Amino acid sequence: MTNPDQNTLTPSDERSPLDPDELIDWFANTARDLPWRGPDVDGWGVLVSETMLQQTPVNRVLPIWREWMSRWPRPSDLAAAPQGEVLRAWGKLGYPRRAMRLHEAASVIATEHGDRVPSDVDTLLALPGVGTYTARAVAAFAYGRRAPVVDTNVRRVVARAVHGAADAGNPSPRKDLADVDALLPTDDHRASRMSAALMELGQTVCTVRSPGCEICPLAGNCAWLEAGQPAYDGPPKKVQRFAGTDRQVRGLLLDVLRGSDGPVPRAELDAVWSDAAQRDRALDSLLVDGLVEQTEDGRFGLPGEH
DNA sequence: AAGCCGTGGCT
DNA sequence: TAGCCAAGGCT
Repeated sequence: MTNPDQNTLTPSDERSPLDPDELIDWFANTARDLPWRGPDVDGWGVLVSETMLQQTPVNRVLPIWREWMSRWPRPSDLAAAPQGEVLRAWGKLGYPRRAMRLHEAASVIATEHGDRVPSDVDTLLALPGVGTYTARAVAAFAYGRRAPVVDTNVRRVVARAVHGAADAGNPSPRKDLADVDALLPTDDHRASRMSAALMELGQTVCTVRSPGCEICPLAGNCAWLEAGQPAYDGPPKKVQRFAGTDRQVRGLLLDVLRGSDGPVPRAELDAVWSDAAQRDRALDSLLVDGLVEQTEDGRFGLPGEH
């Protein structure tokens, strides 16, 4: 339990908390009707959506989420599926280890939680692939709990509206959580709606490149706008390289296996990357991660398919 | 705790 | 064009 009185906001140059009802009303009027926000979506649907949405844009998730919900409507349904089928159904969402962890989580939920996704943050945190963001997102969005949800969008909104900075610096989990906690009303219902509203605002209005201040419900009370939209002046953000990394090679190898009916000979994998040493390293790591399995006759395939 | 883990659209 | 970026988690 977080004590709101222990937040680390320094009162001198900080703005008073945003008006929850202003945000909640804006959300009620303008929110996109994403399928995982539907009234019939349970904790399982929300957990699947939140996992897919980790580092992956909404538009790419939409069709895959629909297919998964139709195919595996309960955790036990997914748990019963072979890993290879799960990886194929994950398609090109990226970071396929998420699919394997979700598969493991489904098994735990089915066997230890009566096939029902937990509503308690700490219980959720114990599931594989569920971290501080996802646990709170499920508690708030699926169960209407007051659980501060901190993602990259919320961090940006708070940085601007509250701290008057163009963007949030590097994550500071405790402070970020305390910042958001201080903004939320005390009751579960309004707090959960405000959490959803903060995320939606960051995604659709208070964006990185072209913030829509002219249509922002917080425009009249935004520290950044009031300060004249000063440029970001924090430490430079680390940008990951992708081209030429093991990550790219792993992706190419897995793409071959997703596209084949069954295990393939080594030569078929060798064709996707010229650097043999890097190719071997990538394949080894996939085997270690359990994303690829080797058959007794030496071929390679998705796990659980032979 | 800094670095790794996919993928593709956008500017 | 080539970097930037997208509802993070794990080690």
